[in-house]
Amino acid sequence: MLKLSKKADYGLIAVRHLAERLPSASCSANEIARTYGIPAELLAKILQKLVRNGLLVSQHGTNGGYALAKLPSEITAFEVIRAIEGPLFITSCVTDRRECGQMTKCTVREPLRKVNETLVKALSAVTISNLTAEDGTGLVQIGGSL
Amino acid sequence: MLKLSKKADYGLIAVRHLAERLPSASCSANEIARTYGIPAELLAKILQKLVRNGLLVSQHGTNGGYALAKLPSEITAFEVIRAIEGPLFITSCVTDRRECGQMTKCTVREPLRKVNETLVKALSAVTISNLTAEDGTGLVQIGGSL
DNA sequence: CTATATACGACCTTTGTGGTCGGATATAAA
DNA sequence: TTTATATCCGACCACAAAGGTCGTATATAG
Repeated sequence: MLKLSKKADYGLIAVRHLAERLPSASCSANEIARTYGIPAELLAKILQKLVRNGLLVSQHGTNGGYALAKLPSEITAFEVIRAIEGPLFITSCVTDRRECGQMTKCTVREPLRKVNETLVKALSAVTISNLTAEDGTGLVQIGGSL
Repeated sequence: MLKLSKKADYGLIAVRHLAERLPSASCSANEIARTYGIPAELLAKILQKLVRNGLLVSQHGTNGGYALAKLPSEITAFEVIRAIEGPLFITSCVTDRRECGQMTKCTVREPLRKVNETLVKALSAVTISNLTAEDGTGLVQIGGSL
């Protein structure tokens, strides 16, 4: 129904949480999960994905945890969402380079691809620092790009 | 995974098909389904939803079928999608006026609401006449609104 | 009266999401 | 070196949603 998954929400919340613990004070998955009432094992898997995609760095062992790999202003909501949900396509008939078999003459696809680009740009304009309470500029930025 | 459902795709394809059969030459669900390889019963239910939402008009009996209720330039992709998929929310923790229980201090929500508005505006800028092969202005319009 | 068509609800199958579990590895501290 | 605390990673499961099917009622042109 064209909405973000809970996993993406959890990921954004966690990344924002880490952004407020700057600089690079690591934070365990359990700690974040407890703070927001998110299932710990599920959040852990999400954070591991973000590590694999280079958005977070992790530290094993006691006093270990996760930290941002870049500045909050250099991480976008789009990056987080794509790392968790995979490539972003608004049309259901296209998957990366996979054509939809049934309808060859699908003129609907191209205009929607443009809408998709708009969405990607809107999500890319939102940085993690825009998500923090101290920074309200994100709202203005997005509003201005309409 | 943040993509339109197949039903929404089917709906857009069907509406675009009807737009090319102007003016108000009705077209049966079976005929459209055969043309694009869409399951007939499924497409019928989709078109019935569009009728209920005032986007199409229907005619029972022999030589009956569906036709646009308005001009192609007066029907937007957003209207079609919303009629089929219901209210459009990009965040998973909000459903119309339903708050998400677990996390009260969810600062992630508000910036994403702005992204949601951007998406709605982009979809609203695409009219059905923009989807037809004869009209390429839709692409320019959307591109210009970026 | 019959063929064709919409209208609509029940149902089923498949897929995806959210969540859980178990075990392996790494590391700081006792 | 042992222990507690972490990340890591795959397998698994329950539940919901999506895609699709079926049966039946109703309307209408011929």
